Amino acid sequence: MTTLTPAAAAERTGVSLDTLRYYEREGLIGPVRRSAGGHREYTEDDVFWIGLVTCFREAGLGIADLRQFVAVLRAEHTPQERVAFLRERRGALEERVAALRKAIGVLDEKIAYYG
Amino acid sequence: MTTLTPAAAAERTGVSLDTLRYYEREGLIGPVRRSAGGHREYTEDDVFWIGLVTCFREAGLGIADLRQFVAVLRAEHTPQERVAFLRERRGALEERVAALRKAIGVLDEKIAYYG
DNA sequence: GCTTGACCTGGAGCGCGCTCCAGATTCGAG
DNA sequence: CTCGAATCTGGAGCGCGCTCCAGGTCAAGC
Repeated sequence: MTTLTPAAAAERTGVSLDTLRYYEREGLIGPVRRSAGGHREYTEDDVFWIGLVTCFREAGLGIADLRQFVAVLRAEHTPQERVAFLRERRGALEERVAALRKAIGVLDEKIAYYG
Repeated sequence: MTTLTPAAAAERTGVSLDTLRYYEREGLIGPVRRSAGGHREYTEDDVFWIGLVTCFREAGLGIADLRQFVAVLRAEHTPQERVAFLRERRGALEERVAALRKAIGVLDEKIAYYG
């Protein structure tokens, strides 16, 4: 199975080398497999997972949130627990959307006023 | 005209005293009028403006963004300039909404999977 | 006038999320 | 085998957005 060097993984995901290492230290990704000499070898699965993490980071979730997310999806939890957690997170994101809509509304008012 | 003490303003806006002072130092609000003895006296206009700032902060805008926002709305700018700025900001917020929707979509997938 | 509490200023401290650095090791082309 | 590029680790540093603190001033009830 073909793997990616750290540089290639960074390139593919758009995440810096330092941040990839940071995410791994924080338990958001990996642990990533290592070569005999200790260099990281990223699998496609790793890359996919990094994509998920990036998606949530861009949505404004914090590192601690993501750690929890990883824990819930990986460790032993009943489907009910997972779903409850996911729904709760979903609710938080919807609230953020609402906050954004509100701000956009204010902007629209101002635009209408000057437009 | 009736004014509010710092404590009352904090109460009304839900923003801490320290943060109110911080916002004023950063030029996001005020300058707030002072009593003879140097204590702040918040007007209703101040409170309203603090509400706007809070709205944008909750939408995720940074202090620097808000400072710029204040500058554009207050200083001498043509309506065109203001509208251009406001539209640009609006676009940025819509992008955030899109990022959130994407993350919510991922959550929905997971929920469907476990549900 | 005194006391008590709210408020003032300037500056230090903090948690987050990276980002950068030093010094050592590994990899791979030639 | 050699050499330069890539990677490793541990830890320091940084910008943001507050938050807290010390030491002093102001305001209001008794």
